[in-house]
Amino acid sequence: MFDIKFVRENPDAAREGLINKNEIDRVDELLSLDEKKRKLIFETDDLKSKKNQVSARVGQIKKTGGDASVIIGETKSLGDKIDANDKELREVEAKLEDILIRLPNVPHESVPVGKSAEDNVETKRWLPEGFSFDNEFEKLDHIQLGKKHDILDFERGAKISGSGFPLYKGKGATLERALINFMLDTHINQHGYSEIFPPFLVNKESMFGTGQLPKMQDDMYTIERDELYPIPTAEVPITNIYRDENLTEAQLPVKFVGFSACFRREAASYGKDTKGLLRVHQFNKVEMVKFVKPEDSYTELEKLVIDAEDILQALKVPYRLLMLCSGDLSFAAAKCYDIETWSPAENKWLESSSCSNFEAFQARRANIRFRREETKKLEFVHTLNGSGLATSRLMVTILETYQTPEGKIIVPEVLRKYTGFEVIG
RNA sequence: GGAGAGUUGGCAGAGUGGUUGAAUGCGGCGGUCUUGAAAACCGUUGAAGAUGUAAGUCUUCCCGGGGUUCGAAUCCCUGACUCUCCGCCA
Repeated sequence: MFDIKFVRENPDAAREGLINKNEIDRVDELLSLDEKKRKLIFETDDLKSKKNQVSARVGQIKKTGGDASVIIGETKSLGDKIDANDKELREVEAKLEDILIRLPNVPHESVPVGKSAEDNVETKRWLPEGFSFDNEFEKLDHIQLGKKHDILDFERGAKISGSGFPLYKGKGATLERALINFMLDTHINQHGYSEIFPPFLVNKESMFGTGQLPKMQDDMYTIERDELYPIPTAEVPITNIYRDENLTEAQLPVKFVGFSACFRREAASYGKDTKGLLRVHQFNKVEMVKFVKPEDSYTELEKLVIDAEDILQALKVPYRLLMLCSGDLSFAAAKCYDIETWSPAENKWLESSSCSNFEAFQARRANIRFRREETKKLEFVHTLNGSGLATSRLMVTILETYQTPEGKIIVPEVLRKYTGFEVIG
């Protein structure tokens, strides 16, 4: 959420941020509502103060048995004015709030200005030893491989639930589980994260806190009867762990990692990448979440990306790093790196991770603060999160890059102690 | 699903419709004492907002929302959540 004080003090910076994020500039509207609001508060507080004084006198008069009827009339007329002012104030605040909660975060100064995904900047490319973009033999895609070895069954997944709900079978299911466990163990034991196993259904306050509500309503599944939402990412429950709480400075940074299934309606992308695992309604993801001091958040973002990269380097799969341009940033993010892994059969990069710094945007919505020792004051923390990583597209990359000319699939070395087998097929 | 109890400051826990932002204890912070620490003692200790250069002043907040009243943490209605017992159940 936008801080109205920031807008008040830096209207031009707020305006520029919105424009660079392809948003409508509503800064003037905000400023005039804000001014109106403050004027009303000033007047109403004064009236309330007067009324409180008179009421106190009523108490004193009644104690001594006097007649207070005259000044009781005074409090009534003050009360009427206060009610009218309060009503107007609530309306102005509602309008202001309605705009504020729908405004996206502003990009960090280091983010390249751009309109769409085409303006994203590739900042790094990592290829395993001996890798070549020219396939030495015709690569089967993950759907063909899944069928050949009976490890992925999209038809039956569709029968059970609908399209976009993949069914993993046999060694495919084991490989999926191995991948999840390998990623969790790495982050816990080597990168210093504490493990969380979160609820998969959350309430609307949690969805608001991380910024999914109100703007992303159409992308989420909803369980209306119970007012719950299946999570689109573990970011939601994990970030909301500290909603409405105050942390101590000594606690920071807090680093959590958790596995969850992720549920997405993908309402705006029907007909796009519908093949197999490329875009699904349910997938598995290991998510890293950090709560840090504001001055540390950008170095923590770089570390977060490295933590995700470590997984890919251990798996020995080709990937590249993109710095998203302003226009491609998600609603809540101030800066974001995407990690894309290579699909030799599709001959393209697949987004497997997204690592973002939200600065105080989510903390302000979710009211997550810490007390700074030096000043003794409460400040909003900065929150970050990154996929470490999503298994679905990573699985595509693994299956396709680890296939042999005979169509077998070699299990990446680091996963073997988790799978108990070295080859599929 | 049935029955009951509860929700107050960082935590525990009082609270008579009228100096209650809220007793008390613990914790935190500052100090005395001590070589240092502990103990003891003394003091201090919520948040948000408006206004002001500042000191300060004012407003709001005792789970949420409505109501009664000149005045509500306290009375009434309503919602949410938590806990206990019974039933059902992985």
